[in-house]
Amino acid sequence: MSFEEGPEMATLLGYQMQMAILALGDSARIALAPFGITPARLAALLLVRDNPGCDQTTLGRALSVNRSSAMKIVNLLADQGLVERRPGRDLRSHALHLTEHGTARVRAMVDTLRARDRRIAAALDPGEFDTLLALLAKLRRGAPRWLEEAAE
Amino acid sequence: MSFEEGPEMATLLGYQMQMAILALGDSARIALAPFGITPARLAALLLVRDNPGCDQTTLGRALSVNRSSAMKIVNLLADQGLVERRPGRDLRSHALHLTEHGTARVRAMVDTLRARDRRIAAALDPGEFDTLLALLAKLRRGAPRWLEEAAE
DNA sequence: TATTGTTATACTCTATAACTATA
DNA sequence: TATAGTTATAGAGTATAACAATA
Repeated sequence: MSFEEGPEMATLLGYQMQMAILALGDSARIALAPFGITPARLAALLLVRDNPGCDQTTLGRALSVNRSSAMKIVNLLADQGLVERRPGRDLRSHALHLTEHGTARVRAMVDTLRARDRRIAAALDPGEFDTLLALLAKLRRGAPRWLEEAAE
Repeated sequence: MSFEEGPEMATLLGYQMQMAILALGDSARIALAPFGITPARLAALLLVRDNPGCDQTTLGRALSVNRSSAMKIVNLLADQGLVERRPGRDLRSHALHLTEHGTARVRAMVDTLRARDRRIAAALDPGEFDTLLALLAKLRRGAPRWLEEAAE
């Protein structure tokens, strides 16, 4: 069976984003599989790397998951020896850090994704890749506003 | 705790897409909640509407899920009276169609999302919204290639 | 009282594998 | 043999609710 998308879907932003990320997400998943890591977990690793000493709850907020889910993610990354829990700012909280091994692995993961990004950029016209990144960032900055409006 | 993203993440396409769709997806979820529908299920409804008489397996492929998952989605939409299974091109397959009720509801859902898209477009400069849509579409067209490369 | 981490439990979405009825 | 639908089962990923330790 052949399949059409229909003109309406082509102009619905959420739908286009969803389908694009689906394709993109699959390729990132494949690229990161040799590291035993998913795109979501790499996001956690990058956030820990760029915010050394952060606690689990804060990490969870940045990933849009709750404390309980954040803990599972940290558990997995700790089991893989990529992240470690050090004593935190008080006796309740942990300070998250990449291990030495984690730092090296993250560097390799990012290199892999950058190589993929270069291939994707090659499929676009010069400058379009940067334009896309800029528009996505702009979109994100506006996001909190729509969420409030949607909740009204 | 405050949190930083780090310059590396800002330029990783997949990460930016993921975070943008996270914000966007939440607002779509909130907007569609009164209809008892998720963004993913609306995608299924739109595909059925634009491809009346399609079968479940083909719908599943378009949504990137397998037969089994496609069936669950169709079951849910059928239970809600939005989609119906009619006799298909042979005795094995069903022909999927929106019900009359489904057609009206989908129209209302799309109107709701269009209103939200207009608010989002207002947060961008004139033309940027269309540019974003065009770049996402271009990205999707290139996607099959990266998937092959990633699998190599 | 509020917060951090933790645990137990449940729900959603998806996949795999096996079965059936057609083709 | 292959295909469409179906079913049972299992695995992620996430959420809620409750608890302990600490603030």
